[in-house]
Amino acid sequence: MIDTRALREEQRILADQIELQDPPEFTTPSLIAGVDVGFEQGGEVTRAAVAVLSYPTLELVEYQIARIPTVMPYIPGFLSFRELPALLQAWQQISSHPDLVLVDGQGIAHPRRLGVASHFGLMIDVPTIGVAKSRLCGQFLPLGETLHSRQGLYEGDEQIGWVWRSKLRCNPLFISPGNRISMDSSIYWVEQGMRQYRLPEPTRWADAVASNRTSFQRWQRLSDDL
DNA sequence: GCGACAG
DNA sequence: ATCTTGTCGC
Repeated sequence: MIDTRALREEQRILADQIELQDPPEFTTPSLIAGVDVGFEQGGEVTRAAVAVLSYPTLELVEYQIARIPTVMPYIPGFLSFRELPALLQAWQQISSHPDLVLVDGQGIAHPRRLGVASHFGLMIDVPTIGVAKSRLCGQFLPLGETLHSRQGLYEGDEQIGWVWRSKLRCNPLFISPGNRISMDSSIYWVEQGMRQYRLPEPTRWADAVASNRTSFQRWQRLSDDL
């Protein structure tokens, strides 16, 4: 088993360093990255992917993969300790310099305000946004069925994120600032990364690469033929 | 004690 | 998260 007491304390210390303001120089990004992890060999190997897309064209311009033995189990509230080692290695392998990163998971919408997007953002010192497919904590009012309907995600009086219907008849996304970005900018830039699917393009590419989806394998083969 | 619980 | 067949709705 894992003793989570020390990890909780580490999370609290790191969470104090989170900045919920856009950097002064941050206007419009030219590169937006998506990061995600998948697992190989029955979970023994963690496979992290960074996918870098151009903005506003949203074309894949670079990707990197890191494969590392899985050490930590999945424990709700401690996901970053499981995924961070592989994510950081993949990040150091990229040659471009993204201005913004979309992370698969929560930002500050976390019991101690340190979801994987916030933790990763602190480590790399680049603005990050958490884009999660389900809720970890917080409450929200019933969401409208119309496209782009949104509700604030709250813990008491504190807003910790957004619940946002990115696509009709699909479950909403749970969006929260990771680090060095504001509450309003977090949902704005996720929207700028959208095409016609439930997830924004940087996240979709990162997922396809990390989990070695057939869509990525197809792209890889065509790319190799050139 | 019980239910909830990112990936 | 992963594995994996079927099914429903647009």
